[in-house]
Amino acid sequence: MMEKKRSDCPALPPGWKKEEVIRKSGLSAGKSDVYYYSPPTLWKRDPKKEKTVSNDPSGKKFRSKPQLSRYLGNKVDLGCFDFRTGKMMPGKLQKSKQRLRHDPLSLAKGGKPDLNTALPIRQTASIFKQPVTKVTSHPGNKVKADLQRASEQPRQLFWERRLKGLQSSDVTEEVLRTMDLPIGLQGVGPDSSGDTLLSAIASALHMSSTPITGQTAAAAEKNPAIWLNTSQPLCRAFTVTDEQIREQELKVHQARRSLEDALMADGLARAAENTREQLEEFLCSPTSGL
DNA sequence: AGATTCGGCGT
DNA sequence: ACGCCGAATCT
Repeated sequence: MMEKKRSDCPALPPGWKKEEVIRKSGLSAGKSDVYYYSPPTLWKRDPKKEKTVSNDPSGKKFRSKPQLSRYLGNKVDLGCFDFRTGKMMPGKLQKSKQRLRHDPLSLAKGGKPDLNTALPIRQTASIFKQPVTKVTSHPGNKVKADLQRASEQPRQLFWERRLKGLQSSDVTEEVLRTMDLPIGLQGVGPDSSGDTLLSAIASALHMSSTPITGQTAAAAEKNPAIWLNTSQPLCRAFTVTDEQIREQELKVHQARRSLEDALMADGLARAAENTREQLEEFLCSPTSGL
């Protein structure tokens, strides 16, 4: 092992380490690569014995900002984080090319939506470098003892609009498929177009650990800017019937069946390929007597 | 297999 | 010029 000088990185949550490795040879000798390592997870069995468990993502290595950003999700706004130096650089806003200016609709066809951007985080530069908890104890006040991490950062209202035009596609940019939502799911606020609504709900399901109910406050209909529940997607409150659940179960079963079939077929194909190669190998070998 | 390292594409 | 990530190489 090379002397690894992993240093703490104050701009990231506690436990994250930064490492810089100088390239020793080749055309790029002298240049360096920067890596980050996620904090080890401590699992407590007995409060007195802490143990590091091996099969968790502890100490995972990160080699680019997008990769780091994907992992941290909305936990940390990396908007002004400089990967190379490991510091927050105020005044380094998103460098999206003055899009939206000319043709807001071009988003849907030509330009791809920002995949760099973690979804529900504010895009504006925060006046705070990091989430801050101000601890002032007054008699009778309860102060959160746990300075862990402000679990919820401010969210941009209507951030879902940035999901407009997001579609799944394969490597050749072919759009793979679109999905239809049940009528009965309706958007709230500006831009209630269907695809945005779908993206918003999918994101909500993906990112939230609490139930997705949609906007339950009736007032949100009239004045979303005030009454919006920012922890719910821009969607009217909806109900899911038992019938719909059964339909969905059926779909999942069918999907699992076809996946099973595909895997089976693939396995057979591989097996056949292997035996064919072995046969050829044998036929060409001196021991075959041919 | 996983970690390390450099090349080289895209911007 | 540099960020990012594929893949050759090393252990």
